[in-house]
Amino acid sequence: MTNYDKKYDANDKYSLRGRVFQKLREDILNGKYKEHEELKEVAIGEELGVSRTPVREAFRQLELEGLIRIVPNKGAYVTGITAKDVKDIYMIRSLLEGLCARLATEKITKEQMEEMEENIYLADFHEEKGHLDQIAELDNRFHDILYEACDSKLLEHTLRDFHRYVLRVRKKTLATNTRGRASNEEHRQIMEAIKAGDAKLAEKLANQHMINAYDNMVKNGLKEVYGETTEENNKDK
Amino acid sequence: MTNYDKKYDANDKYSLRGRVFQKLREDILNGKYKEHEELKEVAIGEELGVSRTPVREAFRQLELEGLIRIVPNKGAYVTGITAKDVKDIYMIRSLLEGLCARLATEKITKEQMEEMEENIYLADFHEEKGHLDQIAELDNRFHDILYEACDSKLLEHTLRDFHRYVLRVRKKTLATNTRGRASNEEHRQIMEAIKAGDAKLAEKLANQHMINAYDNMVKNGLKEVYGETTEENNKDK
DNA sequence: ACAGGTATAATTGTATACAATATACGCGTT
DNA sequence: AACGCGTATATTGTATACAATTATACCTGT
Repeated sequence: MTNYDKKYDANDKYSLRGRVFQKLREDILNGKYKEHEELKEVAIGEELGVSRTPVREAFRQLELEGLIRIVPNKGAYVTGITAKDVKDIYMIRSLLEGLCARLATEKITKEQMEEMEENIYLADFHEEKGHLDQIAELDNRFHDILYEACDSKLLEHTLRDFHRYVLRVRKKTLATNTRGRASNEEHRQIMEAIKAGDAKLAEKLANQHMINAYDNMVKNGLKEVYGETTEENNKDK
Repeated sequence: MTNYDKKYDANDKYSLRGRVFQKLREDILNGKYKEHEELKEVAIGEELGVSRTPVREAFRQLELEGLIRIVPNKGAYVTGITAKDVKDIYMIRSLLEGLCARLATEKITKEQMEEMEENIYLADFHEEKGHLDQIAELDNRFHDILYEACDSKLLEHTLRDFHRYVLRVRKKTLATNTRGRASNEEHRQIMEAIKAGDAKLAEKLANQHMINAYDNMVKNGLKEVYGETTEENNKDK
């Protein structure tokens, strides 16, 4: 939603608040803090060697990123991602990634196109070798390039939000099966549609790419990991 | 993005931070603070009779709502909405309002359906009388009902964000011409499609509703008001 | 043993004091 | 007059002190 601008990112890595924010975000996404765990200002502050002030401000940001939830006068809790949330996000992303690919077809620069081709080439390589971390990283980057290429700050920012939001889930699935190869093949098709200037096709392929990613996730145990969260959430009505 | 929950809204109207946040949001949307205007912590604090602390926290929230932009060690500035931003938002909303209408077709409750019918009936009435404020209010409410009815916290929250974001612009257009009547007629068609259980049609109509709203906006002087903002934005590269 | 209530502790909310940074201005040099 | 430099000032960043609220533990009476 923000008029995102890397140059003046308020989550400045040189400010304490920015560092706390990034550290906490990473820790939540990596699962260091479990769902519904309470985050206490003083504890976090002491752990990072800062006072409560920057911690509190980081909390406010984390809340609007959807990673924690702040209950006034009570505390901050790591948000649970329900199976339904994941489904909703992929429904939304299916449409928006499609829009993004369509726009990118008109707007993509030569440099971005080249990085995209390189990305796919590299992903093939690491897929052969079974380098799971690199595959995940390249997958992230592929979508990032697409977001940048669509030339819409708002769409870019929105998609990044959702993308980051599902990282907690995705991390566990992309690495556990053969989806990596299929995913990269779909990336290639999207890339070629964009290269050929076929915006409609690029949109359609990107739509389907998300649907496939979600279907695969469901097949490979999303239920086990996140299926029960819904009920837990109900405890706070 | 947040797991939005009215009951424990962190923008608590009883906390100072919450009051500052809501006041500033309103003032920005109403145009009290112009685009690119700098908001100073002490000035705002004095005006509202609070210290800098709650003001700072409100700033962090406003930034993630996209209403201001914080430059580290420099200041907080009201974000400019460029003509392109508006265009992008309506493109995105076209897809998402469509998705929302499609989902609502399956999920809408009896009460929500009734309020929707009442909404359209009332809007007709006020349209006849030329009550512009009520028309705008009912238009907002129609979309809110739809957001609630789709039964997706994430989609609801995302759409609300975008909707609020364009309020600054929309306020100036809905009131100035005959779009009110056409808009309400489109609402009626969407409502009837949902009532008839035709999800595909509801989606299509909601898509088109957004496109029409945008086209109308362009025809009626969006350029004059927001067309030049793009260049101004470039001053901070 | 248990219910209720009160005191106590823990935690968040707010204000203020202090530090770091950026901006503006003046002064001197060239 | 233009430029560089340093100091003064304003503004944001952070820490700490204090207030308000909520949670916990303990005590008391039945």
